[in-house]
Amino acid sequence: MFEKATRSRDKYFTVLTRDNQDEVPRLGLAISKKHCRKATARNRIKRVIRESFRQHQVQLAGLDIVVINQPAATLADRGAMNDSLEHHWQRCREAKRKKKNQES
RNA sequence: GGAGUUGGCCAGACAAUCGCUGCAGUUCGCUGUAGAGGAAAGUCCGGGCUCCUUCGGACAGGGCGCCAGGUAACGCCUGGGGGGCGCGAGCCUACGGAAAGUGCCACAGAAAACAAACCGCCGGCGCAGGUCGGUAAGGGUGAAAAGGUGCGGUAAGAGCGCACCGCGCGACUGGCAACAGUUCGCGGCACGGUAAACCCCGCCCGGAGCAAGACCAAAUAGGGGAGUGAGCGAGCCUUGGUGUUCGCACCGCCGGUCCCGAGCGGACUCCCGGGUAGGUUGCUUGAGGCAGUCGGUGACGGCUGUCCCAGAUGAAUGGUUGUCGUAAGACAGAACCCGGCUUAUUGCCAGCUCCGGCU
RNA sequence: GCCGGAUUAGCUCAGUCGGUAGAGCACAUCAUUCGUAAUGAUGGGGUCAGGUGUUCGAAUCACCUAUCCGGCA
Repeated sequence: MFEKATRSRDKYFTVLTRDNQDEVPRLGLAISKKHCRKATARNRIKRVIRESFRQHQVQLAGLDIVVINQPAATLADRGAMNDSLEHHWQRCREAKRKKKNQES
């Protein structure tokens, strides 16, 4: 997963994407204790990511996605994180489309 | 109104909708229901629970330390006593022992505790420098210098004597006690500080921790249970074999100890499993909550009724909208479970104290 | 979840049976040199991580707190 993925990165998150054989999208979270020390803050980040993923899961069908947090995400508010994630989802879809075109 | 102090409460609520985790039901579409904290935190103490033979003792090691009570237990809590701080409400208090012993007390100072005498004061001797003796009132040093004040006394002085205060011991009174009282007597005073220095005294503590432990079970290594018997020496019985009694041993196992005791095991035969990855379980009904009542100053306890209130395992509580509300927050996320302590933190209420103003 | 250790000058470390906090490197000034380096001399710089207590006196002893590092798998 970590070797074959397409990366998308900003100051809040690193997002890895890869095709899967299924129609259902799958989400993995890697929220490190090193970048975010407090348990409540880690839970908050995970909730925001899950909610955003749930709302966009139709567009992300057929992808495996792993989200890794960056130090800046600890202090970010909900709006900033949502904007960042939406941008990442967009890039994931583009990466998938590009790959499909290459194959065909 | 301001400043302070003590105690207590809350941790947004309600509704709609889209989602998450457990449980129950299901016509497998879904439906119903429950779902983080006062600190869940730090891991500083005490227990429950599980395993280690954990049963006793010795020695280590650690903890606690005014008294009484509460408690499963505690280093916690309640009530009381002593000491200290504050004008006060109130707060703080590791608060046993320094005449069992050892150590330390820098610098300064004559001297830092067995004692002793630098300046001084007084007396003898000497023309004098001085020397011999008495003294600890005064000076100076220091954080600390061997009771304080006054009077008497003396060569000068000194608890040397007396009065008051202080101190120690004993009796008496009050109190369960710590302790207090000062009514009394005795002692002229002998006893510096430090035990969060070693130590002594009293009391307490076996170790590890749910990543404990148990079960299912690919792989791999060889082990586990049951039954029977037994080393050496001596005595007794017996034709012999055998049996029985006593003594002496060796090795391993107390996760701290080259320790002691108790206990278990050692050889042979028979039987079968063993347990790493992974999974299941332990896993939530408990020193439980709530209400009433009784006892107690209180911590708390008794009785009655009633309720079931998170159990995840890449680890669940959130998003949007509306109403109330000035506003929606602060610290912060259960991981075996309880009782405390400590730390972080939002808003509010009540009692009490001091100060200022008005009446 | 459980258990250890560390924190001292700008940096790396001494000092842990209490008594005015030191060393090396670095920094500044001076000397040396035609000048620089090297060398020598002098000097500055510390809330001993923070707080409370014990003590006459605390970097040192005790307790609490903060930050960092490590072990158990």
